[in-house]
Amino acid sequence: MTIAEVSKKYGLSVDTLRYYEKAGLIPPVNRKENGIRDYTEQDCGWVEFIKCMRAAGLSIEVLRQYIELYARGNRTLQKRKSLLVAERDRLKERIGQMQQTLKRLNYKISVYEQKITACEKKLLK
Amino acid sequence: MTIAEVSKKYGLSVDTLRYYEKAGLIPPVNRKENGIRDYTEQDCGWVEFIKCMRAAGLSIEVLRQYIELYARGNRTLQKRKSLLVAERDRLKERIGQMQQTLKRLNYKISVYEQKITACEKKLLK
DNA sequence: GCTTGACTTAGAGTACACTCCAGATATTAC
DNA sequence: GTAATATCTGGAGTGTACTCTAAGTCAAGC
Repeated sequence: MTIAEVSKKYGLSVDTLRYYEKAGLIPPVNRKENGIRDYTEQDCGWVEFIKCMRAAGLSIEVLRQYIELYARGNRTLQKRKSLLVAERDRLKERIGQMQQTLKRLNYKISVYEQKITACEKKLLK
Repeated sequence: MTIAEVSKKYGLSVDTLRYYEKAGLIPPVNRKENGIRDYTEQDCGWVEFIKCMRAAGLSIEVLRQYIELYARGNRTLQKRKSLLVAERDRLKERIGQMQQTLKRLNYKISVYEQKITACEKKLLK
């Protein structure tokens, strides 16, 4: 799979795909003899994983660390798990906060609806 | 209330408080004769609101627009509501995505737990 | 009266995450 | 064979949201 195809498939720019690889968010991508990237299924899996984690707000740095640990093999299992647990907890926290804010926005919107209805009635009088 | 007190109360730096005001995220703060900010209860309310919205990921620009509409008074009620509805929908979307990712992380962590247990057993053999 | 410390401003600097550019090379279409 | 298109690299540029600096003002304590 070419970089353009992967770009289209996941909705990430080719620049971003190269950036992620260079930054170590994705293990080095398979190349053809001429040096051109040829993404395997596994490469695509990593792209999808990183896209998902980035969308949830995990930082470039923490994902880079995770891939680094992954590259160091089985003896980093515990460390990788700890990293994921820490990020999971942070994510949970953020979601909780955002749900509070969602409620608040919903309430605010309902208040606006009442105000707008009140204003319309005034105009009809 | 001085800027230092508000900073402490809401956990925002004094720089950030001044930045928010300058950027129009908060209506101009009350001043003493000598030009020093003297936050009223209402000013604090705005700070708290903006802090909450920022934490949920609403952009500086959209909050600036909201405050601008607010400053223009009653005839912007409908526009303000539309803005809040749009942001509420975006927030909902983000929360949904993050909840998916939370599930995925939890699953990944459980897989790590299994792998780690398996590794320990091997070592004990 | 003078130092200390909190406040003021405008504007420069920083961190993060891309995004774009220039110049080179390679493949495809005609 | 040559023009167009896609890829490559290193490195510069951009947008967002702060964060810091410099230079100045003011009130309180010694």
